[in-house]
Amino acid sequence: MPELPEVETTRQGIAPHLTGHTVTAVVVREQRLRWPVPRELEAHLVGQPIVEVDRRGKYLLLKASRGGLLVHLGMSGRLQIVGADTPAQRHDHVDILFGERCLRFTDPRRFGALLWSESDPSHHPLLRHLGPEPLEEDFHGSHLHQEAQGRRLAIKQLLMDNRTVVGVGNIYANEALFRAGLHPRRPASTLTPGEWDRLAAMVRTVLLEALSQGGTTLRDFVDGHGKAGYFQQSLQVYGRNHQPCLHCGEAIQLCRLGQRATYFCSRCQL
DNA sequence: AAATTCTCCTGAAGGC
DNA sequence: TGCCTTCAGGAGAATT
Repeated sequence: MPELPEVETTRQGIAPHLTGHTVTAVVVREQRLRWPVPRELEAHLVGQPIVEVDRRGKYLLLKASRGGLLVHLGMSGRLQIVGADTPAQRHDHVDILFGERCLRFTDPRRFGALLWSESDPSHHPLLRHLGPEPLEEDFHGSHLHQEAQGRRLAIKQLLMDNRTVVGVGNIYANEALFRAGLHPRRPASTLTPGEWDRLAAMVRTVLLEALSQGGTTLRDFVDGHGKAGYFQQSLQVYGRNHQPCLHCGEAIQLCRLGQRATYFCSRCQL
């Protein structure tokens, strides 16, 4: 399931194949994604070069000379570079062709999205309320502390809200909280500035570590070249229900927090 | 306003 | 072996 490191890995994988290249055709086989794929997508894109492949949170922004395409991979989405003559398989919903090369969007669960933006896609309404990028230098605990003022929400839920900070999905929220030694249910307003600093630092650490390993492959995530990620080998709590805590040996517990699987060590995380 | 619930979807995994 | 049920989850929309 693509989280920020997976999306960034994808961006880095596909960007060289798109930047400076002109779209020659677009094939939409299935337009029923999270939102319908715009019917005019081909008319908008064909003949235009992609000038930049950017990312904001988990959105990929394929900027053309005029306008641009927003892509979200949802739960099971994937973007791959394949040969233009590679036969489409089940769930291969959209192809964007660049001569002999093809950018192929595949998404079994169809939670993903492809949206057209007439102007700079960075200004799309969907991106307007997104919080800061956790991998940017200016992301600090003080921002989280500020967001937490007067909120009783569990810190894990605050962390996963993309208005607070982007790119922290369920897996990495679990991992960052474990590494910071903070209980997922702590009400946001009860953390000290020092604890927020610790958490912000661990969010960065976990995301950077995952990025360096090409993302987390839980089921079948692959990058722009079809290569799997390896971070799943580094997960310390996620998916480890009943297994011993790597720090103290206590059994890892599983609970539900806001409909999301939440793993934690009741001895290490306070 | 903040917090919670609902919704989209299908493959994987577990039970019998 | 095979059919059934349950679960997973990003994030906007709807509801409380």
